Amino acid sequence: MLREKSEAVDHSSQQEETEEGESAQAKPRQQSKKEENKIEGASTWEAETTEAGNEPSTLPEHTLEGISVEDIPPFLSSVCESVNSSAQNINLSQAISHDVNLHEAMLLCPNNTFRRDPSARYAEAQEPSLQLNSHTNPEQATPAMSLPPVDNQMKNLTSQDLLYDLDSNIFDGINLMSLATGFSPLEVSQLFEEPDSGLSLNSSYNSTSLTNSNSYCIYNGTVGYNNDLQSLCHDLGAVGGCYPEPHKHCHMDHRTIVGFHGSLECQQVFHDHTYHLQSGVPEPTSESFTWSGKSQKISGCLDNPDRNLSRDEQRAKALHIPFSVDEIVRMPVDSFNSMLSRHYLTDLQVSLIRDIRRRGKNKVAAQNCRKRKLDIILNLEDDICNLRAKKEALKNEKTQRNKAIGIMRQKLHDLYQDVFNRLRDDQGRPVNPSHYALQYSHDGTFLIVPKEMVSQKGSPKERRN
DNA sequence: AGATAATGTCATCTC
DNA sequence: GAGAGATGACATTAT
Repeated sequence: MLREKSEAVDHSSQQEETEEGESAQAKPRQQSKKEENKIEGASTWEAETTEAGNEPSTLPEHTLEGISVEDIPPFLSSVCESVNSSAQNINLSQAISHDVNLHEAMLLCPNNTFRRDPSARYAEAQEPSLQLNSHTNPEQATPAMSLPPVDNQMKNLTSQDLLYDLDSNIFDGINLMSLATGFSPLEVSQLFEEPDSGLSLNSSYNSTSLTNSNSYCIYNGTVGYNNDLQSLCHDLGAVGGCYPEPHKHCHMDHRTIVGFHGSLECQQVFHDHTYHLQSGVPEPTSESFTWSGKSQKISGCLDNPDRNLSRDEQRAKALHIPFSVDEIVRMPVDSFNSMLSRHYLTDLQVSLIRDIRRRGKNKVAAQNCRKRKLDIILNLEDDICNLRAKKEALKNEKTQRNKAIGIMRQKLHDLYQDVFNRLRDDQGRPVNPSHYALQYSHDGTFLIVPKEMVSQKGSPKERRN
């Protein structure tokens, strides 16, 4: 994993170099800094390891008690080499814990983003979209008039579901309102881009919540409080053909039909209207109506319907924008443009609508972005934990190897002493180990060589050079 | 009342 | 070139 990580970083930086030649040239400082980090990391690690251990790296290359490794008996040499080579195989320089900053991690490890439970992450990332797109996914259309039970199925409903399922009563209401406002039912239904909205003249408007006085209703896509249906129509005849958006009422009506047959007061409405509010204004989000301890907000809402509106909703209302903020944001660009072209709108209105759309899109994007960033941070924290554990394991391994080297060194020393204790010169006197050294040749013979000669010949390393 | 988290918005960049 | 998405930075609001 450690290796993977550093390789990933290296690979990414290589990619930067190859794919972004210009930017690579433009960012020499950044790259050199990365390399500095690597080098720094390596030196730090090595310094740490040598500090902690008994200088193992110097043992194989230099003489032990006056005997070089190449000079010791083959069986000991092989033991020492095995200890040494295994220590080298650890490749401690690869175990450097890079100082990876978050920005680099986000840039260099894009795949990391979804490393932590990708499915959940995907679901998370889609969460805002789910809220907002709950009306727009055409793939989930269900047969007309099939009203799913509630809640769970409701979440899967799309706008077309809702429309298909819509009781024709609602569109009857639209017809009535359209007649009253001068808008044709066709225009209204076009807003949904429904080829056949299933309009029925037999429907009755009062089957919906709109007929309930003192109930929450949706105005310009927001949750508001209306004392009467009349309040919905107070802007008739405004510029842009503004009237209280029958189609939005349809949304609400349908939801009411599907999930809220009973009392409508303070019920959760399945719109995501979490737009910013002016200071001190409670948000009319669904949470506002469901979370405990938020009843004050509800009562606040009851007092002042307009205060429930987000800024954009208030602006939209002020300019008599004939669409809901929700729609403006969620609508595909083609529908959006055709919608704009179908309605006579002032420049100010068009400008506001585009602003509303931009802000709405960006709000969702910001939410997704923050979730991704959070994921990256969590993944990096995981990496830190794993690397720390790995570092600890390597430390322990190193300690064990140092102990083994110490034991070998002691054995070699004892053997050396034993050999010299048995050696006698021509006069039968013991050979002084401080003046002589044992030197083995490749054919298995050994010589007792004065140490001056050994030093003249130089250490094996020097001889190689 | 101040600290911190959460959220919205804008500017800018990239695709 | 327009639009959408991503993201840093900042402001505002909530806790």
